[in-house]
Amino acid sequence: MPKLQKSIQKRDALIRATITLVNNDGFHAAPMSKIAKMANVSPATIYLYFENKQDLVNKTYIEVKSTFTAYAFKTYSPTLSVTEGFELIWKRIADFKLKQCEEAMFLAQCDNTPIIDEPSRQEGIRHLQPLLDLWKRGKDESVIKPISDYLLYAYAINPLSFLMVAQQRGEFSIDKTHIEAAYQAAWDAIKV
Amino acid sequence: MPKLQKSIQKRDALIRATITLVNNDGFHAAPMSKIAKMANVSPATIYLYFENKQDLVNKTYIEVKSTFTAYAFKTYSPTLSVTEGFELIWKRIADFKLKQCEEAMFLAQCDNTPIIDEPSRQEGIRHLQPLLDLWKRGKDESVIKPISDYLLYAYAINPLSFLMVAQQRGEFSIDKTHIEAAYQAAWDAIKV
DNA sequence: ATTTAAAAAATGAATGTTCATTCTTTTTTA
DNA sequence: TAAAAAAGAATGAACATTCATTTTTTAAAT
Repeated sequence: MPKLQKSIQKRDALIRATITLVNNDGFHAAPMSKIAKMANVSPATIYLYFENKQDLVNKTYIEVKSTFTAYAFKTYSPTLSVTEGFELIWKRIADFKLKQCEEAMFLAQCDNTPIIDEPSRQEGIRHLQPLLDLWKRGKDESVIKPISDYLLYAYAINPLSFLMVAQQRGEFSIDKTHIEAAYQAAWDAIKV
Repeated sequence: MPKLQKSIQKRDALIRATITLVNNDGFHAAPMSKIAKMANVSPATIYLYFENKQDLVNKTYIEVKSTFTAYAFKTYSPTLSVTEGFELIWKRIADFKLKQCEEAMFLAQCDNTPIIDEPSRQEGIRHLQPLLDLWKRGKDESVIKPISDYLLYAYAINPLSFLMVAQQRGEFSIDKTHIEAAYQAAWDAIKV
């Protein structure tokens, strides 16, 4: 266990290296030695900051997810109308996924594989509460379809992950028009 | 290279074992020895059927993707109207993703990680052509929004993967009502 | 301010294990 | 009975993690 002494930067470098290597090579081809090298650190040093490889990946996931949700809800306030609030959050999320694509790719990989353990996954989900609250309000006001939050997420938010992954692979390039069209499709899918 | 002599069943068992183990443990924790054991085969035998581990996973991916698309387009005919054709294909896809969840989970994992190599991924995409043709027709007839096929896929088809993964993890259980609602959301998202 | 020694942080080089793949032998098929 | 298929054991590389030292930091004493 590390005393919180000196270097938050070293921890940060490790987290960043993990993101990059897992994105490019996959968990199975991202050895601790390579992560250490990319972070300019000895392999042994990793174990001063994290218990083991699983812990490193779990913590990376939670940290990235927090950054993501913090960004998504930064300018949101529950005093906004449901329609305005949704557009605001949706656009922040789109922004994050398309600009911080390293982080977003990492999340997509974690969310579709068993590399993260269950408790860490649960913790990640908890951060989305403000969006769920907004949806509840939307359903109460009959502005949003009365369907499960999973369906709402699948249709309103998750498509952005698919687009981001495609863009990242160079199959597709997203411009301002696409964003507007995507927003429209998201809203059409969930509005009453 | 295997002579096509005796056992297609042994090859099949290997493919199935790969799907199950990669689903449950991830590529990184699915060693050849475990795959062999689950398929009731010696590790050395794998190499009579596949060049190496990468080849095994690539071939598994292509095989599952083919099964998936064959199922999706089974009852489709280009003589149907765009609306009917889309509903038909969409429902077949939903059916596949929710009933053959092992296969669908495997595809979701491959589509969001770098475990499959680029040529195999490309080959997987090619199988979707009938759906792209339908969408082209839909756009020409102004029945479907004039937006990129990637956007259409992201909003009309991909959400099913998200729902399937959530269901598979036991977070959410999909019933007939959900399917109808999901179909409606998909159509609302892409129809003009 | 400078010195000093104890504690913390960091390191490179082991360690022991696990794994993909190959080798040699045995079994099955034609 | 020869060729193909399959097997189990062997091989060597790669890996996660630990170990034994060295370097850096902290702060108490001068």
